Amino acid sequence: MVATMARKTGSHAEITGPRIRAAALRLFARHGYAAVSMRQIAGEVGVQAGALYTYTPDKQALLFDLMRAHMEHLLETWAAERVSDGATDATDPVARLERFTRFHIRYHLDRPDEVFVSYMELRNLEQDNFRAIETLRRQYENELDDILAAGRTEGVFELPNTKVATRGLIAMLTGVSTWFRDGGTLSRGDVEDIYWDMLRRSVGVQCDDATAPGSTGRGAVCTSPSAARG
Amino acid sequence: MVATMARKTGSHAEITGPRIRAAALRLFARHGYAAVSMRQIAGEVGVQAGALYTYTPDKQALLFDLMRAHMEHLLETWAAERVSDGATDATDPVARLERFTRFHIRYHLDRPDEVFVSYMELRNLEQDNFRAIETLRRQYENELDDILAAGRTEGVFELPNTKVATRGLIAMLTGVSTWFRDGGTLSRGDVEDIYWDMLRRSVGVQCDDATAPGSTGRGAVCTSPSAARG
DNA sequence: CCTTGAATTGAACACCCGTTCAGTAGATGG
DNA sequence: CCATCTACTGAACGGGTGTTCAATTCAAGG
Repeated sequence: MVATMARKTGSHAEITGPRIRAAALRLFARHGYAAVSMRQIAGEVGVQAGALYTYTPDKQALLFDLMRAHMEHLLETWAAERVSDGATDATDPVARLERFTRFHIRYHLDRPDEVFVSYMELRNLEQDNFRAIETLRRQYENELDDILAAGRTEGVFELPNTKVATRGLIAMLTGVSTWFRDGGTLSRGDVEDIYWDMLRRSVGVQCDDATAPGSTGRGAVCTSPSAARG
Repeated sequence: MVATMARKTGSHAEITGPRIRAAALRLFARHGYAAVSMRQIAGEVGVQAGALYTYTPDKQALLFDLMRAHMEHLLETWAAERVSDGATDATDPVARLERFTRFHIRYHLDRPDEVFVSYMELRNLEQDNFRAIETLRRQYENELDDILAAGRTEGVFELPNTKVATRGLIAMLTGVSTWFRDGGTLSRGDVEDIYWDMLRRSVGVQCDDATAPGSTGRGAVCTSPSAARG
């Protein structure tokens, strides 16, 4: 209705909504969707249970919205990252793969709760919601599969099966968030280096000394992560 | 109604006990520990909820026993597998690693429910129970870590960090059970071959043509899994 | 000022939870 | 044939569940 936006009677709508989502995310991650009650979520926000229904039609929608938001943000963030600077990167499969690897680790370590919920609570989604999340997940997997397929076509990667490799590698990378904690002996950069080293090798990319005779100039530039040895 | 009231009683203890555990495992895997009620489990078995308490002190113990049984059986089965025939295998890290890889995949594909419950329901364990399972899990991880460490000491594996590699590789291997289904294009053997190929490369073991000049005779014997290409 | 209307309360609804336990059915040992 | 034992029933307990809704609160618009 007409001109002036922000017709805020009442007041806390723009605050309470996000706070509910944040509390739900935290609690779902810690205790699991089924084990968390609407009253617990409300209590965390400092509101009665009935108030939650101003912001979500029901508990299931609350879970689904959190998971969809996470998957969509993941896809958007990667879409932005993959095209940011570097026209060379866009065509070199090794560089693309390294970029994906480091992006995935960084993104997932920054959002442990979202990650945890998004792959632990799949079975608590109703059928339609499950299918929607699965579609988004498949889209993300295809991003990696495309890189692997391109690299194999160019003869840079050696892979018996890119679909299986995609699933295996994503499982490996996502697993980081189950054990990594800030403040340990390894920094996030160390972890990125270690995983990239393993992942690189797993698809058949050698460490390439560009000055060596017979260098194809296509291998990975390998730094030795001395701090990460162990 | 009179006939149904006459319930079979007597010495069905040895039947009902395992049936309860089987039903609980199935339901926990499908819907999650918190989402499954004792009445559902009882219904699956065909008894009243109260009857479950002849076989378990409470719901938590039911979950814990399932998880502990799974972890202990995993360790026992691997302990038997690792020493079965082949004194050469016991000293060759590549052979040991291949054996572990194929064992892990096979074992986990055979027990999807146990696997699912054992790593999805960790957060529903009470503190003491959690610690007990964590100990068993760490024991299993150490089995792989030992192999990797031995291989690196012998100069066969190239790894920046065996602890991180262990976690990464186990996450990759365990992930198989989230997507593999019998009756697809890939057989279990195909999957074993593909994963072994990737895993082998990831720790720096080359495919070794024993007849080639400069062969160390220590690389992996690589069969090309033609059926598994894709 | 008064009206408006969104944000929130608090009680209620119908149902489900894990667990306990007195009572019972039925096979078994004497 | 009876006493015993054990697996099991069925009802009950206190409390928690997701969700609804009339009533209330209270900042802002006119």
